[in-house]
Amino acid sequence: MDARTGTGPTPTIYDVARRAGVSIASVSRVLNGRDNPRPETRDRVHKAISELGFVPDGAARALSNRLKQVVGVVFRRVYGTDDGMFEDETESLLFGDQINRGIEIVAQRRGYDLLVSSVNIDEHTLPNRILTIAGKCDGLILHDQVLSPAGIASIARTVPVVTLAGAGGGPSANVRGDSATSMRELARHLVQDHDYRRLAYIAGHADSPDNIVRGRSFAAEVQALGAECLTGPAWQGDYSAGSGVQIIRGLIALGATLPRAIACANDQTALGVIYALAEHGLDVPGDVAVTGFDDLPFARHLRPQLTTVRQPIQEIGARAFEVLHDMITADSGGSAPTEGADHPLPDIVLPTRLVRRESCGCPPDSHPPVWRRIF
Amino acid sequence: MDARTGTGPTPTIYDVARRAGVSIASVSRVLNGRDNPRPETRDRVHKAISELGFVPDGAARALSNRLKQVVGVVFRRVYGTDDGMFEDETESLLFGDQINRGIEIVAQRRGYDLLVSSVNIDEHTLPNRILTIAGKCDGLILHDQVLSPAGIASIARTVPVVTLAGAGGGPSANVRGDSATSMRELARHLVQDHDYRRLAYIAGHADSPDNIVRGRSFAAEVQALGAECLTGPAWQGDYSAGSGVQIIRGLIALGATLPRAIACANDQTALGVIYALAEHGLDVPGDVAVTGFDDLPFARHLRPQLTTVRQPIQEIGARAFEVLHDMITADSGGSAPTEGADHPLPDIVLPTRLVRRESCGCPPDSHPPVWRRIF
DNA sequence: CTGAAAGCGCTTACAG
DNA sequence: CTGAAAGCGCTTACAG
Repeated sequence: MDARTGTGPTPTIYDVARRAGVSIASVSRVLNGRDNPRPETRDRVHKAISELGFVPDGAARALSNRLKQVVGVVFRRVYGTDDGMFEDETESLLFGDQINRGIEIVAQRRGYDLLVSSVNIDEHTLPNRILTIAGKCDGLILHDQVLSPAGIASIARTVPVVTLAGAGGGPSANVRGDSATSMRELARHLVQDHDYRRLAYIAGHADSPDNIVRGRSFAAEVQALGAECLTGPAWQGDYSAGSGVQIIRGLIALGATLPRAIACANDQTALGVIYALAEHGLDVPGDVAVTGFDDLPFARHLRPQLTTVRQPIQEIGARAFEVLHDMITADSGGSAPTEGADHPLPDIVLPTRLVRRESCGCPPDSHPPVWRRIF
Repeated sequence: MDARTGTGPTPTIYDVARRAGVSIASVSRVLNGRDNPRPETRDRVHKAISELGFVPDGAARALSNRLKQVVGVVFRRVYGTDDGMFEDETESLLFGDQINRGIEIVAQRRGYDLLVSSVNIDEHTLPNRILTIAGKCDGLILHDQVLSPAGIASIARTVPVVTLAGAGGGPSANVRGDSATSMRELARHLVQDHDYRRLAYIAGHADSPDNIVRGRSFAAEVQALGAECLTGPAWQGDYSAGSGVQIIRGLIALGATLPRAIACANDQTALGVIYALAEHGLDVPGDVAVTGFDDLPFARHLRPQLTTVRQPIQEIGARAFEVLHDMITADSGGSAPTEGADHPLPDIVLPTRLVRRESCGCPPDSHPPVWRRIF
């Protein structure tokens, strides 16, 4: 045995059996905590295991059990092309990583581990990469923006798939936050409580279901209340802070009159918008009110503190795992595949809520956050 | 075939072979991109594959190849006990997550995926959990603070292991940033350039090798320059912002005279220290200078901007994968295990550098960060 | 309680 | 170029 790399023909269950003077079946039984091997046998086996430094091979186990106890999680890489491989990233990591944390915590309780993989949406070998990943897992959780609806449909025919923040009624099970209700509430708050009459929505990725719902709900409610909601290509962002910066700079450069309030597709974008506004000496919320969506941790540390919509981020991840786990175990149930509508695909919508802080024009929170709870 | 869950006896290579009218060997060959199957055969196989929605089973493949193309990454869970499962977390995620990103980017190029798993250091089944993870991977990367040196030694005898931020010369290969050099440089900067005479170091986890090196290097240099460096239990933190807050509050409550400058074990701690200082009306750096370590993205957004030591975080992760990959491929080389010193365990030390910003007393950066680069 | 044997789904010499 | 067969390291009925 090489004490440094674990080299030397890795011991297998056969080596353990030989050393303990039992059959591999018995070794397997103690490995799996069965209660039939009698204590004396069990001890011999345990002794052999630790003497050999034996670790059961997960692949062999998976093959035999037809269960890997691994779920794949695929998300979109923010940056990370070959050119900018170690370019700075920041808060942009948080949303996806927090979802993953939620998935992981729940998965662990069921003995599952996470195979995480970020993909570049431009990769030409994307379908292949995802298939390789799928082969290593019992099921897949796909974050938003990693695969086209057609791509999702295709992979979902082959392995259990849960999408995050996708559209309901799509080709896969789905879990998302309730964007519509709280965007309407936000619109009412801005128009009715603050009496803003000219507003705008800065969009996220044009093909993101969440973005579409947010934009529509907001604009519809604003207009229903008799106020104006600016739209159009000038307001098309991509969920990044950078896009928020560019949009504001562009508008100001054109000499456009800014709206009184800007609702952003997410917190990231709002961060960029506030930065760009400050850059031009404009006060938030004095000159322009700005709001976000997600309530990432940094939202309450911003100046001004960001009014936003709180999504239960980790819970979205946790729920996604649960749905996937149900699909995985149902699968192995071996029941004849049913084509009908008797098992409609779940589309879980988790509640969100409007968090009014300063950036919309509300007074500062009189209860500043307690550090213990945050860190 | 169930269009919804991928149910229905999942097709295997046998099904593909039958449908294409070839042997499973041929299917395997086209699957692996060999060039011997002639085009005509290859097309038939590809057709059968897509018609059946066949995905090769990673476990079977791994068993046959004796290679899973999966590396395990284990890190310590910050919070996430059952009580506070969805408690807020924040920047504390960034350090570990950025390392993981670095690992992943490089791993992907070699066709490896990451099996990530956070562990609670108090778990009584920790060794078992880690063994289960090990069984699903070709090798393991262990973040700091997940396992005792003895635990690391034990697992490293069984599977290839690389630790992060561990001590050199330990029981496993290791990758870390150079803490000593830049902490000495920091000490010189504070004492010589700013002329501070009374300083302190707020420690991280007492058993963290990085922390030990940082504290010793800093204190030694400060003293060598004839200044004073406070130490002792009053300055013992745990790398969290909360511990920074508590230490400052405690000191102030006791009526202690604060030192002129405080070097923290990491940025998180500095964040807490600055917050607690502000809480008591103390100015940074006017009354007390504060510095961090890591240069997490938020460091430059703090007020005042944080003077800190920049670690190449993603590179640490990337390098760890490369070292591990070397160990994995060397292992399968099947060469007789060598016990001697001919393959000393790598202990990679990556360069760091002092980043002087405002919190040490230097003038504000005249080149504020450009958003495009940051987000 | 224990063991011999089949089987999980691949890959790869080895023959043809 | 292609196929039959052995083998990767487990688990689990099935007999005893």
